[in-house]
Amino acid sequence: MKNNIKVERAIKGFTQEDLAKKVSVSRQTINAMEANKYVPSTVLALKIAREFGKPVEEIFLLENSD
Amino acid sequence: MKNNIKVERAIKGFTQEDLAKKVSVSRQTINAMEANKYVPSTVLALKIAREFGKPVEEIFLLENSD
DNA sequence: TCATATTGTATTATATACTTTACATTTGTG
DNA sequence: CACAAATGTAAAGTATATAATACAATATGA
Repeated sequence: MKNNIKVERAIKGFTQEDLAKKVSVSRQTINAMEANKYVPSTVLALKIAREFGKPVEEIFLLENSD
Repeated sequence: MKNNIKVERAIKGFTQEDLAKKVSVSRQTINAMEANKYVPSTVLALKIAREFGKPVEEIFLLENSD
């Protein structure tokens, strides 16, 4: 799975820590997601999508390998 | 987090096992999700939403406690 | 009613999401 | 350049998603 968190975060002008606080996780969690180190839970995906004002499907994208 | 998997599954006429195979997880995973025993990964949420032809946000709903 | 499909539930085990702490590297700004 | 902010990264620990197996309960259909 891919994600556009870094891009969306740049659009909003948030730092990793800003976003982390908004969605109540650690900054490392945001950083690791951007680095595709792991797949977030659905709760976290919903919160992030909500922060960016976009549907989950526009931020998190399935790949063939999924 | 709540989800409407059971309802959507009934609309489509899928058994738990049908859906499990379509999204490549065990039947127990579907059963446990319907029983709110745990929150799925975003990959699984995307696959389930895709099977039901609806956005993730219509099937998985954040609650105040999230 | 009998047989079968479907669902609920429990247990054990494994993989991985996420936290905390800490430090190094990069980037932006005076 | 110097300083601070932002980002990258790593290790150790905890919580939880998911699998596999098994069996009980419930529905469904002949």
